[in-house]
Amino acid sequence: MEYNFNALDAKWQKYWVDRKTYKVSEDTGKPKYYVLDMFPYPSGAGLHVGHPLGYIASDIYSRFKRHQGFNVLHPMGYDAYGLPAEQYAIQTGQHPAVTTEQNIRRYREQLDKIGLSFDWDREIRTCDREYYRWTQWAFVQMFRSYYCYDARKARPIAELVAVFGRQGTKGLNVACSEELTFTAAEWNAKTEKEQQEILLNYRIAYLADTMVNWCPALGTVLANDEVSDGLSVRGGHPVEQRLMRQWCLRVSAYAQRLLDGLETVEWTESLKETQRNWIGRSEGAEIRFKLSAASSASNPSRKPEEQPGLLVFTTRADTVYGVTFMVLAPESEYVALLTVPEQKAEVDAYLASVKRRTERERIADRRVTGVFTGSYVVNPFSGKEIPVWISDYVLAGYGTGAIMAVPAHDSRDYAFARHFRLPVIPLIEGCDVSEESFDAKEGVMINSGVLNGLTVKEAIAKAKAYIAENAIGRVKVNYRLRDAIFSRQRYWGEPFPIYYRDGMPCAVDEADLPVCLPEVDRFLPTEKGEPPLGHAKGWTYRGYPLELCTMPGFAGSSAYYLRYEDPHNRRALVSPEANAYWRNVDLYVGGTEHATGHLIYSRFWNKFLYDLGVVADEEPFRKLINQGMIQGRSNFVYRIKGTNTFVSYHLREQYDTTEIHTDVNLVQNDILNIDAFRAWSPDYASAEFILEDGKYVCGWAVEKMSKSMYNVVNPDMIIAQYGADTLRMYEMFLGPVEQSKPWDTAGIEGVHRFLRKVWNLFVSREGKRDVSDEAPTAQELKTLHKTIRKVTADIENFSFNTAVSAFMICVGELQEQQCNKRRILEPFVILLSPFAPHIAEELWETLGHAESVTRAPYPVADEQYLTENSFTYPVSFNGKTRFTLELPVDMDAKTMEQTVLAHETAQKWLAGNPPKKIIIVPKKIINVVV
RNA sequence: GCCUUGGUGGUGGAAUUGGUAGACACGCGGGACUUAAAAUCCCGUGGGCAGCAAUGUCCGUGCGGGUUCAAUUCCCGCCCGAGGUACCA
Repeated sequence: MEYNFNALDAKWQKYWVDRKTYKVSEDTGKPKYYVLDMFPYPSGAGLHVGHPLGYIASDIYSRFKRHQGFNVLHPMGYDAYGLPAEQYAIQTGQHPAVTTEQNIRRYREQLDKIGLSFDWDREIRTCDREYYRWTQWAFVQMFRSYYCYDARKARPIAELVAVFGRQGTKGLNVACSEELTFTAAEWNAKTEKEQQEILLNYRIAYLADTMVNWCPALGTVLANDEVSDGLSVRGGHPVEQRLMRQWCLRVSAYAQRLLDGLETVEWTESLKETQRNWIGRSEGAEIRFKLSAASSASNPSRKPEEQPGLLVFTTRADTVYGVTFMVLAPESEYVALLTVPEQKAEVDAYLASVKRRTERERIADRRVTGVFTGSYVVNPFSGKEIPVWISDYVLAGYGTGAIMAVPAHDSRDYAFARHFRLPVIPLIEGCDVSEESFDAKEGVMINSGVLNGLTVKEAIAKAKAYIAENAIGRVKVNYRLRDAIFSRQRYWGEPFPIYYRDGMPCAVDEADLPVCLPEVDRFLPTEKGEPPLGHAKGWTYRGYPLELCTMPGFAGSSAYYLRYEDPHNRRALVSPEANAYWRNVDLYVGGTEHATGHLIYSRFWNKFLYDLGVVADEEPFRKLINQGMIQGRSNFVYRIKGTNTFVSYHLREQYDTTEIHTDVNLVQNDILNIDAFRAWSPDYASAEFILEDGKYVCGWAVEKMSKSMYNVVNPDMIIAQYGADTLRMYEMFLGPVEQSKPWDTAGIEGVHRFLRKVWNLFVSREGKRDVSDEAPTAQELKTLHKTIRKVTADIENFSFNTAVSAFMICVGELQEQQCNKRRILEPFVILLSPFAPHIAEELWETLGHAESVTRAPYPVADEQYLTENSFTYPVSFNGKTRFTLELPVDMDAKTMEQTVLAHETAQKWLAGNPPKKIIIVPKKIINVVV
């Protein structure tokens, strides 16, 4: 009976569906385990062989945990809103819902063929009304909340309104866009509209005029993580800065908690580091530099006590004596305040030139530019007068938009000082600033007044203390993390549950959610330049106009893991009971590309829901594994220029050739299938070949897997040819899950051969083999228990490639021992089933079991069969192994020494001298130092 | 520039965290079975030198040093690749 993998795949996949083998429900009698894959965006291209890598790994882990008696939640769904479907709709008129549905069907088909153990009854799609109802619901909660730093959590906005009515902004310690100051009386005197406008300054979901990344080609704004090098991540279109009124989420309020939370999760160090960088905490001080007497005299519009002074942020308060000039960002509000009339023309010209330059030009061209404002401020430490300049190397969006420049100890300030011939004052003993600045934070301070003689570290602390004592400024922590821009001028996304009354935003009643995405006849912006929802008829709520933007991609993916816990609940995102049982995700598997996007937003969103008391855990994903990308391995043929003749790889140097991609599916082990190549394209039908050793050898390279490079390998093809189990095991065998690697089908035979060997252990050519109930031999037991121990440890460590190796060794040994004993084969099948579930189910059945192998308890390694009574020691002299010696493990050290030294080879190496030292590492090595 | 990683045969990759480097697999070479092929099985396979041979011996984990009886592993200094991030003050 042959190993008919196609039939097995079909048989058992149907069995699992019919019996709902992988359906789970809350079962307090069992410990839970939640294994989650990052749900895919169903693109039109379908899955290639790289996509399932993480799914297979998490599936193996899920099945393993089930065998171990855990109640495993392992769901799957689709991140169904997104740009590609909408762009396709614009081009073809095909409704995004239709293409999305088609793509999902195709994904599902492909996923099913791999034999993944998802509970499909819990499937979610972000574009379902019943799903996005809860995305909108969460947004409404954010709209109705503000963030209180004292309580370290989100609170209802009504509380803040009460505080304002009682005491204004006095003693307020809350997250806001801009620090406002008003009294209770002032607040109470404001109109309803004015009050609403002020509240936007505090809401967690708020509307604000902000500089946004506007992508003209896509016709929408993008979040910071959706832009890279001034180009959109999706599509690579240019992005420009624009001031627009947009919905934002106050993610920055959670910066410290997002940072602290990283300490509590099991993620890779590199991913945590990426998030730390993105959050960008920096400890420093804000220092106020007052206007000089002359400058404030020439600025008579204000009384001296109202003179603004200049507030800067610095992490190097120790270098304050080295400040020789100040720099304002061109967009800074200070520019207008500090530019003197004589300099106005020059400053205006500079601002205009800066404005002309795009983000990309600024990145590409780092020439030093700037202009003097004409104003001077006073150094609060030294009392010196300092000129104020404007330059675009200072960013308006970070800190206060102004800096104190210390050219001796900052390379950017140094370049500026040299260009405009400003003085450079060295502050660290023995540093040389004649060629470049001294940026290192080490050394002893000089030229620094009260800080002289201190080390840099001490000086920073002392300067901060001085600033606080003398009320020059305050100690301050800054974060690089920006609020998330939450509006997209698009059709295919979640509508906002927001309508406008008198121009002010109001939340739709929770009872009226969801606000369903309306039908439109065109997916493009309206003539007035409104987003596509402007085409929708009757797009109103209680007679008021609804918001025309939709939410960004990350809206639906931020809390999806919670919805899987209670996917059909119509009363809540997740019931407290379901969440209390399933808690947060124990294992999350997905790519690193989401490090600064989804994984930040999701954590933020979850923390917000935690503040509301909706979820039980503050961090959504306890342990996270980043699967590597599978790259393509392209193949090349070499055409002699001007001919239709192709020369084999090693002979190509002798000719003038052009390298041409050939479809990897026409190539096996780098040998081209010539007939298939001729048939591939009419151009090559009459191609001639110059062979080596009768073969045409192709060149190869590792590239991104893509259609244009003809290196896409479709999992369906592999499954048809070798079966799902071979695909699963081979993907794991390829290397560590976390590592990126090229897909090379060449090695797949080895894994397939292994599965056939497994099959042959149970089934001979004639039919089923008889399974013996005889007691296993010591040898057989050793093979089994060694494998149990190794495979179990490997699964726990996510080292699936070595686990596959262990299986291969095991089967080799069982084959050699011609083992057909039930007490060996049964545990072996259970062990194998997470990796190769189809064959395992079939073999389990041949062993006479009626129920799925999925229910079988996981075997436990028994050390009793693994203990050795003797060990073969390598015996070294001065570190070089000279001979081996088999000794009983319980032999005492003295006897071992004597046995070793009595050996005839030992005599040769000792050459008559007594050994200086003998090192015995039990079960490892014996080393004699001569 | 900074941060995080990684560098091991012809190839993918192992090595219990300091203890026989190269497991397992691919590829390649040889052999068995077969009229032949496929399939299957067996043997060999890091490099050099010596030997008819079993074998012996030296060199080998990016490069250069160091610690140690012993280093792919630890320390110092470089080189290269991958990923993240950046006029962030």
